[in-house]
Amino acid sequence: MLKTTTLRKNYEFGRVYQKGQHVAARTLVLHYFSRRHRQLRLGVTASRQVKGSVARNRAKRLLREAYRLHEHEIKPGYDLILVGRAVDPPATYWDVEADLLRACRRAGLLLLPLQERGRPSGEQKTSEPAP
RNA sequence: UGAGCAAGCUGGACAACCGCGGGCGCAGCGCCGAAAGGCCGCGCGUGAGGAAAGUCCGGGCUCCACAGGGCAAGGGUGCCGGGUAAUUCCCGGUGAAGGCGACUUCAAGGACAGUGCAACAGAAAUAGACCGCCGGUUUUGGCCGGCAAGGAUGGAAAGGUGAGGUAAGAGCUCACCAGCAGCCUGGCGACAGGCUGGCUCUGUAAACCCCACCUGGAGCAACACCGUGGAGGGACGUAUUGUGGCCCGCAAGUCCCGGGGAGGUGGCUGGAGCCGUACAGAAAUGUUCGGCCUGGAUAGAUGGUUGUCCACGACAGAACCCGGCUUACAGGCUUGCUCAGGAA
Repeated sequence: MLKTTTLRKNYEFGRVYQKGQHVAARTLVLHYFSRRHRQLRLGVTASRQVKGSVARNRAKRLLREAYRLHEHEIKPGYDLILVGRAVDPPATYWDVEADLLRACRRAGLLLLPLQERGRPSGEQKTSEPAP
């Protein structure tokens, strides 16, 4: 597998924000911009609402980890930016992973149609503390 | 045992799998490159804090400025001695205040340099007669004079307590205490103790202020180098090229100044360093010897999942580096001491 290449410069971020489209979920916002027949690139950041560097680092790490484990399922040829949002109970990895897959499916970025091949353990975790 | 005081330490543990930054090593000769080397791969070790935070002080470091002196401005700097690179920090002491005590707390120079303020209450706030006490007088209403003891107000009322004294009183006189001044003794000193003297002088300087002391400015986005490089200005015009018959001139050219936006490298971590040891010291701390190398990112590395355990995990993330201060913080541990009760 290729190593994840990251967006680095400010103009790269600005291009995705301005020219790209975005999809929001509860724990994150996905910005994406087609770059036609190149590899997938990722930028990770945290929203202004996330206070404190510890919380910001935590949000970005979860986003990076979720992306890392699902990079091979996403269509190549895009620049992606994942923005972590502030959530009142702190988000777990499973929340972030589920939101990431949901956002990618709504944006049409998944290679497979995602018909119930999502993680069964994730469903358990999210449905357990509801009552 | 309970309550408490002080000092210090710690800040989930273990395992498996999958990842990240940087370091060292290795081989492949897979990719890029003229090469040096880089990318990819594998392995080994390593990788956030006690506050990394607030940016409040003190320094190192870098650039700019700089004859000397004075003024201004700023400074919560302000008892004494020591420590330190330095401090407003630390240690020890003095004084004051609080606590039964262990101990804690402290903007702790100056109020005869000047100015201001002291609300309300109260008769009166550096100033006094409301009630009261005493004497005189009286037309029985009061009037005149003396008095700061008592009442009352207040944060503060003219040193305090007692005795003498007196018409009643008062440092008016005396004793002790407090304060003030001088001298002597002890101490490096802040001060402490003693003696003598005169006889009592309000508080507030975290009010202005005065005195002493300190202070050049900006900060790693400093700064240095490489690369990129659009205008514009000045000088030369000797040699070369173009225009031209030739000269001047113009343009190219050479040199200097200047310089808008992308970037990259260094600075960048070995340091007032950490651990142990011995010595000096009451302690902060210093010195000797030995050992160790322990983050360096740049959209910014320490993570994710699972399992087991327990006291069920607080505050919180390096961005040039140190020393301090302040603030936030779930719990846990150690040592010394005090008080109370009990037992022996």
